[in-house]
Amino acid sequence: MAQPKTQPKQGDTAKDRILDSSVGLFGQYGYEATTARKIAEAAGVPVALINYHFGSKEGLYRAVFEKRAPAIYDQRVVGLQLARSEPDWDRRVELVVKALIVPMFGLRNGSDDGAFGRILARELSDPSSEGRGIFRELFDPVAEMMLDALGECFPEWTQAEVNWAYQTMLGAMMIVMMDIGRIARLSGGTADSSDPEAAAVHIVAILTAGLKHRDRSQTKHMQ
Amino acid sequence: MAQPKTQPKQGDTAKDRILDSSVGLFGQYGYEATTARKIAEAAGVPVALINYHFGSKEGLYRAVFEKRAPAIYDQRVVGLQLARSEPDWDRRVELVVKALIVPMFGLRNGSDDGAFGRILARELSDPSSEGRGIFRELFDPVAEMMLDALGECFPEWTQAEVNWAYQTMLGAMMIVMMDIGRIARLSGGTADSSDPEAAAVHIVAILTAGLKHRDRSQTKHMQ
DNA sequence: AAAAAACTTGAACGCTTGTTCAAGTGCTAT
DNA sequence: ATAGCACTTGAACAAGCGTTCAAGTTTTTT
Repeated sequence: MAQPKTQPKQGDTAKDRILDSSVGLFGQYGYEATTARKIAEAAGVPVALINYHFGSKEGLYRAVFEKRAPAIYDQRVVGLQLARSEPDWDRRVELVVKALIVPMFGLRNGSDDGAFGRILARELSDPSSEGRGIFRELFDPVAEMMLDALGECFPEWTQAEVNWAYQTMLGAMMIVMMDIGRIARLSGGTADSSDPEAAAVHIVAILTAGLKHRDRSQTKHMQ
Repeated sequence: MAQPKTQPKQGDTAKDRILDSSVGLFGQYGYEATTARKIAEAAGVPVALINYHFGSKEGLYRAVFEKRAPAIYDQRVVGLQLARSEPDWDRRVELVVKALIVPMFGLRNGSDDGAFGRILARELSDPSSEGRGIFRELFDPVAEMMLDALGECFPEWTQAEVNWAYQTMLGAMMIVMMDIGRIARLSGGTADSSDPEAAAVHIVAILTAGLKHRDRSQTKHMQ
């Protein structure tokens, strides 16, 4: 590789360089532990430029999400359209699962290096994020579309069953995005989160089967 | 309830009060954003006591894990013994899944309020945690036991299949522990992560079915 | 070519961070 | 009683934080 990991191209504007450099740092160290000076150094600009272009550190943080989220939204919408046009029921369930997972894992193939997924995982597990409202604004809409699609696949399920199924899928996806080597360590290298295709195939297989064959006897009357 | 959430009892020693107060704060704000002074204030002691008793802020952080992890370890071991003694194969798979999930969700019933689960989720998604080695020391051993038990349930599976199955289970569990209201928001209140029994029943049902019925055609020859 | 706007810079600001220190308190064992 | 030890305290420390500012440079508009 010609360039180190998340180092931005030299030709971009300073604003873009800040934006791109911060993704890797926010993902690696978290919002609090990522200092403005580290970002500025990585981008090769003075610290003051962050506040000039983004108002504040949190403004930059939001800008990172606002730049990356739409692509995921679009890919999920396309994935769900594909699922709805699938007449075969078995394949349809699998396509819904893939509509959730593939757009996220696809990131790791690009120059992203999984950093954005790690930021997402952090933001999801951070109670302070409620105040920021990033998930509510940028990801809840597509989550509701996913829930509708799931409900169409299983019309007899209760709302709670549909939602817990969605969260189970989300969690399985999340743990791959968060991983930083523990999966490879535990598996002796046979499973590796940095191979997103392999991870996706395994997880989709388990989740699809889980949805299609779940035992509802304990849950369907849970009100 | 007589006492507010994670407020420690007055009778405990100062060391215990620091330890107990910090769990909630680390869970709520994360390691970096939790300041020594906030912890000291919550425990009702001067800041200097943290360094006296635990050496450093990270020392306190480690102490939190070292205090809470053994209980989870023990409960998982018992759960796996129970699973191994179950002759019925279907029920055995379910018991292995439960051996992973129940000890974790059980925490939310106690005075813990889910804070420790949130710390775990953060630590798992924090690349800096590799340096601390908390997971490697405290949770990898029982993870390997879980993997062995899973492998016994499905002797024909490859190592990768066993490991991805385990990670899928772990992720589904993690997302409930991380949750801070999004599940209730998305589900209109019909699914709620603060009701651990209900969450456990749904997730165990999906995961058990996913393990038993997964399609191996795409994965069994993945080397 | 002149004026305006946008961008860049290095230094400085006030504040908070984790940690240290010397002094003081209270129990425990001799 | 008294020496010893563990514990507690409030004040102080240097370092680092996000942000601001006035001055400079570059680009765009008139």
